[in-house]
Amino acid sequence: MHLSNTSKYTIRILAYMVNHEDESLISAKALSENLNIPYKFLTKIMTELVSVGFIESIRGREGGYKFLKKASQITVSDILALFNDSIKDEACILGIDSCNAKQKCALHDKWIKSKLELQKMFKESTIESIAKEGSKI
Amino acid sequence: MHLSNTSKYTIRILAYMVNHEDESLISAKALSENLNIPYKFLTKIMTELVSVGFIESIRGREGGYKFLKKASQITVSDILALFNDSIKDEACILGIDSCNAKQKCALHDKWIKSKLELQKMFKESTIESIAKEGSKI
DNA sequence: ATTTAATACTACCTTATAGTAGTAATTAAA
DNA sequence: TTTAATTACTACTATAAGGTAGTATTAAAT
Repeated sequence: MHLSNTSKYTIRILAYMVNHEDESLISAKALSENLNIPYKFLTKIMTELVSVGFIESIRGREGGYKFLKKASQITVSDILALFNDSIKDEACILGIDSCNAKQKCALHDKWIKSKLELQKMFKESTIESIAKEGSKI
Repeated sequence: MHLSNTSKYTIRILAYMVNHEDESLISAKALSENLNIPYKFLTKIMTELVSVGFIESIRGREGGYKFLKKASQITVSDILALFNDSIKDEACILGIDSCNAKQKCALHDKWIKSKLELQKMFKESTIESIAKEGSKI
């Protein structure tokens, strides 16, 4: 029961970028060093974030990254969806395909409650809003 | 954000066993066929469940498994702990070692709320109680 | 005694995630 | 125009989880 490293890193990267938007461009090197994320792994993530349009990249010397989409319009939920890390609506917590409201698995009712709250929490957490709450990113 | 297959399988296996305790012994073959869990993978799990004392095994022809510990005293939380699948108290959802109440990560407060509810739910879910709730196991 | 049906053990294969390495492409500064 | 600093691309390695295969061991039934 946890998030993938890729999701964790992405949340931290984007939150950090919000808190340093004044610097206009932020390089992979700076992100890697300040967030303690392996450089090569980070650049792979950044390229993905560029390709889905969350950020844009400026190549070459003095290049770096900046937001393309507004940080207030990117949620933790969006990030989890991107890396296939979401709690899917249909998915049974015990992995039973035929589990539904009529034919319930043993954890069905209890899980639905928790699931809805978690999904709500992830959906309400915009990068903009959470970046301000964290002193440690 | 999901449970490991091993945890999912174990919850289903033990819940199934509760609902068939009258049969006194249940074989790996029967479990594998009725729960649609790969036989060899299942036997590996069973051996582990024996070794931690949740169930006991009777070897040889006509053998099988039965509960050693009471199903009312085994929780989903216990199972997750066994397979290293728990939501740990200390663990930061963003994987930041130094995250704590004073130096918070961006999701700290929101996650603590959800985490406590999830942990409570898993702890309150005994195998005995959930087995009765599920029509599909 | 032999056969059969069961669990236990050892070793391997497969897949996805995490992470690393090297090089190409780009662009501003020197 | 060369160099340096940057992102992008391709390909590989490491690790853990999930799953498979074969054989040994056990014990009741025949």
